[in-house]
Amino acid sequence: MPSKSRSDPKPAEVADRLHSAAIHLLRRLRRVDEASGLSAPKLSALSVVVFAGPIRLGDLAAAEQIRPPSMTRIVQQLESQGVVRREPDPGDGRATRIAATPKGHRLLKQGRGRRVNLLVEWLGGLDTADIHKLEKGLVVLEQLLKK
Amino acid sequence: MPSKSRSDPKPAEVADRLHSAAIHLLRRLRRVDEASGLSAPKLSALSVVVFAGPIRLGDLAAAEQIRPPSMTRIVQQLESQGVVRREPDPGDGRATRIAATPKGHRLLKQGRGRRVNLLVEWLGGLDTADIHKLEKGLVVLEQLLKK
DNA sequence: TATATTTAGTTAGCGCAGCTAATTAAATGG
DNA sequence: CCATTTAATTAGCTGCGCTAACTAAATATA
Repeated sequence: MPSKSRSDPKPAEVADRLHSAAIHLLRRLRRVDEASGLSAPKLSALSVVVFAGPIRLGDLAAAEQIRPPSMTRIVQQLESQGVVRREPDPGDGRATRIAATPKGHRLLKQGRGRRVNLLVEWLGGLDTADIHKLEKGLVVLEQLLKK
Repeated sequence: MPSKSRSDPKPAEVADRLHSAAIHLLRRLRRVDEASGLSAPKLSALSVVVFAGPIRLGDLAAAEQIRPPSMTRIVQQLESQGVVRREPDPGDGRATRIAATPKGHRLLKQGRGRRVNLLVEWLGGLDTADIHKLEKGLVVLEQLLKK
């Protein structure tokens, strides 16, 4: 069992640091992800489409926690880049379903490769234990974000 | 999909999840922070100014990892809201130094309080062990971002 | 010393991503 | 059959990142 921290972290401090870390992480990843031609929000949306299969626009917006009009624009751009396509919803004439094209699958894979390369570079000086710590913190964060 | 922390997490997966978590965290915090009249980037910059004392614009931009023109605009808005002021750099006529006003200190404190309240709400279902995990992951992340 | 170069910051102008309000078209219900 | 609700889009706003080009001050050099 790994040693516990000596004192309980103050929520105020954790909140601040989490906020700051998220901002700086995204500012960095932005540059890497640019190489794919897809911004962070587009990559994130594409990831959901690839993973969650054909999905309605409204559901995709909800999953990404943005409003439908914002998702409409993102999908339009993804479509014009040929990484997703729209198909009519079989059971509902108002809705469209968003699906990833083969190019979309390929592009996401490549983008992931780039981030991994960067991360591997970053992780250069870290040992396995630190990676585990990072992953465990991530699990907690993901739980928080699900609610 | 989270992996078991038993096995070594794949960097590819960790990279993806970190990316996604950062995006979703910021989208949420954005709404909370709006109440302070300061966006996430402004709060982040103000935090550096409050913490690192009077600081030159270029250094502030570097600390925030954005370009000087972007920081110029942020500082202008912070100034017009009365939370920072500019003073001439004693030793360099080209440079200005950015300092936080009392109002700036106060506002940052209030904003922190709001985020803490939100976090406390989020943390409602979590135990101390989870908070520790989150904090430890954060330490690792912060190390990565320092480089 | 006088001129050239470098450096700090700003201005101008672009693109992307969020939002709300209003619109269109399809589904649903009285 | 018409009224209401729902899915998505369009229009238009704001904020924040960027590069390119400019001004002014500091520094280096002939």
